[in-house]
Amino acid sequence: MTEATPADARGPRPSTIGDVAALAGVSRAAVSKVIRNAYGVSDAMRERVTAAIDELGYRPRVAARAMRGSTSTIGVQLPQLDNGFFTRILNGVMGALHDSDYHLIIAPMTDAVGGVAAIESLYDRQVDGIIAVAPAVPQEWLEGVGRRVPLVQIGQHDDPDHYDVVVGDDDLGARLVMEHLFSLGHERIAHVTNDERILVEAATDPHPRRLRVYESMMRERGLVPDVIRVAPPDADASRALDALLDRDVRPTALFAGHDALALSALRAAAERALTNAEFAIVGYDDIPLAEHPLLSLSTVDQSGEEMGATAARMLIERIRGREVALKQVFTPRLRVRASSGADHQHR
Amino acid sequence: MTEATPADARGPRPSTIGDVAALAGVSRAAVSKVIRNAYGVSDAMRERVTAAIDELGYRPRVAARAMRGSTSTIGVQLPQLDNGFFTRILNGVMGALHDSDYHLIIAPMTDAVGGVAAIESLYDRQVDGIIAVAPAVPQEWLEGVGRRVPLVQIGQHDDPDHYDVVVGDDDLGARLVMEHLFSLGHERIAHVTNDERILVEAATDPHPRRLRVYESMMRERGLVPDVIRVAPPDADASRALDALLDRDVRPTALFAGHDALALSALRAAAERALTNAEFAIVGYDDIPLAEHPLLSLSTVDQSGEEMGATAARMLIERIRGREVALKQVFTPRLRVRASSGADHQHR
DNA sequence: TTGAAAGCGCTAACAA
DNA sequence: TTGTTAGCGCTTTCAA
Repeated sequence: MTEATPADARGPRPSTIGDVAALAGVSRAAVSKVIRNAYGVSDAMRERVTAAIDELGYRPRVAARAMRGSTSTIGVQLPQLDNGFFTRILNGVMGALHDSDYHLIIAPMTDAVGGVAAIESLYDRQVDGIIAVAPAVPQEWLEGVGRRVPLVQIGQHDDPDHYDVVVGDDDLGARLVMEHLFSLGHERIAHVTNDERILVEAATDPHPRRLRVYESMMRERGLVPDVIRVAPPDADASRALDALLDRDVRPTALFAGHDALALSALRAAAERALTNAEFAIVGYDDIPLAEHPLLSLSTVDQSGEEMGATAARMLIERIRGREVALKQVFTPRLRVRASSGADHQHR
Repeated sequence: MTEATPADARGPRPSTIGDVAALAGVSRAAVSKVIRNAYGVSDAMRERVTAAIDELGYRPRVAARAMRGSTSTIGVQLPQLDNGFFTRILNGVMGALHDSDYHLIIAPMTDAVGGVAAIESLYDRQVDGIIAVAPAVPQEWLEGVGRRVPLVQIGQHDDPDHYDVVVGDDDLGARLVMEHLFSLGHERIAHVTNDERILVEAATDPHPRRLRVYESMMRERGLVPDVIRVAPPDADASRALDALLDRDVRPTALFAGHDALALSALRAAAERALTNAEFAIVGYDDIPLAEHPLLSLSTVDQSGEEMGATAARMLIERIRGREVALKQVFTPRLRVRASSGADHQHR
């Protein structure tokens, strides 16, 4: 009977750089140079070491490397994974990193205010750089992070000293939506947006910006703003939109703060068999599904992939040493589809 | 003028456990005990150390901890983030881990065959355990991983010795779909499924299983199977489904291997204004969007959240020492909606 | 209850 | 071109 301690029940101890060195009959430093493709290694040495690595199935531990320098890892903090806008961004990041030497890890937010925890988690893992996607965190706190590690933020309107910003022009985007709805003749236009509770930084968040444009453009025309606020759980959005459509006098159009809300609105409208003339809907983000002909959601394209790719490139520049903060503002484009089309039926 | 080297331009050196110890006037070991809530620390000591930690903004480095033991991290390998089924799984995992001490990191697959790279990336980071979601990797290779680190796989039908498996009963699921379509009177039923190129392990992959059930049930009734294969890029699916619907004699029903394909089919059908009597569609997975009234996709519910939560719980058991391999098979349920409803119109 | 000391796996200076 | 050596930040015996 073997005396299997828990330790070796879990298989043999993974081999280390020392094991490789011993097997190849060289020093550990030599092995290190080979695996890092460092300068000054003879072909013979490289071959022997490579053979030993293969034989042992050796893999360098990122943790040990982190102790001496870089992890070759970029961390992305993401608010939600089931939101098409954030996956567009992520796809952009992945594309830009594809032929770099960086690995990508994602830290998901576990709740609406988990941005700090997610970013700290990446920081604690000593990633070489962080991309923070729409983190609901105080700007000042983020400056602190940016002072310690290369950082790019996507989707908040701040003006930082120690990190870069990639953001859409939300004022313009909201204006495009409202002008579009006005041009269709709508006057009773409602706006659904995020509840204030999930706005840690109202000053920099895109949603209050869109709201402000909505309100001022309504007032400019002597119309009364009609704002519905929705807290995170999807059920809340459904309820709020059901209530909106069941009013005695309901709005004829809706500007939804983002496409997930717009999908809820489409559901509520569909269940009441409303036509798009009776109730037009425009969203924001242009999630991939928006163009599905059964949804055909009018929305504002924020070019998520390009935002992600740009952020990744900026981050790499920062990792390479750039110190000056950059800000890239993307110009949004309105995508008019059936949900607000001039001559379409909702369904 | 200060002599700012690149190093301190990046802010001061992050404080270490030694800095905390010095400030609190205790040993490093004492600090370590406090931050790990270890046994045998006086209240006075705890207070002094905590104060020092706060003052310095000290954060333990995961890498240094990893050198001596665990990272308190669970890694999830995910094939795609823009797929509702995988996000259901992930939400289940996150829910189950929510009040544990584990952090979660996600390694995304960068391409259809990136499963090995994603899992290796997690392994190299010394996560305490890995959840592999539908990884297209050889079973034998995965056994090797399972021997070295606690591992649970979701969504492949293998029978491993060194990791656990959570999977749906795909034979049953496919049978439910086919019986449903037969009961509606359909005979010309096509099946879209993944291209063989992305099947690294055809023996364990769910899609060939669904395909086999489809084929055998068709043949049992003397019908000719009609299989369309689609490679990863979405455009390929669109093209294939357009071609299918533009045939002189087109099928009257489609069993789509997963919901993303079903959405493509819905698009093609909508563009041709087909009713669901002319072309019924049933998918697989029950992505959250399937129940949207404008899509109303009939599909098979795999209980993604429960799968994820179960996998997370199994993994924690394994981390705690369980050695024997477990396999949990989930019973799928058919969700009949308008896309194949008996008395509904497609739109 | 607290501290001293060793060592985890790797890289970077430096020496040979 | 190769090897020796020191040390990154932490946890863990073990001793006091």
